[in-house]
Amino acid sequence: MDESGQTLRTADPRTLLAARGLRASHQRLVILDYLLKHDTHPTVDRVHADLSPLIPTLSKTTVYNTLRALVAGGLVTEITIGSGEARYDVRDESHAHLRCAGCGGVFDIPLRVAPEADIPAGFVVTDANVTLRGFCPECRC
Amino acid sequence: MDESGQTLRTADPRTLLAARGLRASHQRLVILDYLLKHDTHPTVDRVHADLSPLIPTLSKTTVYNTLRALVAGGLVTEITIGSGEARYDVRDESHAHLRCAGCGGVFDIPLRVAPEADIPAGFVVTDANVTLRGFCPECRC
DNA sequence: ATTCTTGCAAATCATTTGCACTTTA
DNA sequence: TAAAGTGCAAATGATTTGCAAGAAT
Repeated sequence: MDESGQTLRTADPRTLLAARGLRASHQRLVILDYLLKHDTHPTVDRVHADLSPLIPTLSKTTVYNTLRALVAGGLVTEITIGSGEARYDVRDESHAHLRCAGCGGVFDIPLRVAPEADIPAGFVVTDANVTLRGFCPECRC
Repeated sequence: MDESGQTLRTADPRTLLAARGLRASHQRLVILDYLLKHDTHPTVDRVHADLSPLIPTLSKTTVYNTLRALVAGGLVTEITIGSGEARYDVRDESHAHLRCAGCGGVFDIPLRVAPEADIPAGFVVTDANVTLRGFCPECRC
């Protein structure tokens, strides 16, 4: 839920950007809209490839810039499982990510219990990420 | 604990390597010994810089190769928090890592409860990693 | 009108690879 | 001595940066 009491996925991109002091450029609106509608942990390349048909001039630099801005604004989470490229996710209820050691795919795993870390005094936690490695049903032998 | 019932930190590097079918080259022994004695989540550069005085000819390629072998052998865990370089850890009791958004440091956070994910049928989990982001005591305002 | 965003090209940085040489078992 | 490890130099791949032109408030 964001400030308005709406869940991110159903909120209006324009409103979401405005609330974070981010200008609503055409590129940002399209990229944010794309992320809101796809929960596929896309990489920068994936976002760029999928949106190029809609915005033929879209540069990878802009995808990088926009995703950085969205992460800074708290709308999006960056996950970096193992080596390779970063993946991006609309900030959602807490869940874990499982990277398949076979196909490299990333899957959402619901979290039964929020990870309860014993935070030492003085530390402030702003964001948590649980990463699992293993095999998806197709890839285990 | 490894097979011998010893905790990794106190085990003999030579024995640990042999048990994984890894040859005990001088470089590997020194690198593994270093990791066993330091729980500082070193980067490849850190390992290389710290061990160059001991092995002046040590190449970064060998550090990469060795760490990859140790990870494959299950002796070491690779953690990739946010952007930047990978960090390496002797496999230990489960704990979380907190990356400080201020200084970039990585701190161990004990886990009170192991993260209990609701693993869907068919998935096999081989490794788990909990990453927290936030601020360390020095960096929060 | 001013400030922020875009996008190209070039730069950077971590990591990998090809390959001849050395070491380990 | 056969198989594996080392290390140099070059290649790769993701991400960042400099900067001039264009768009948003």
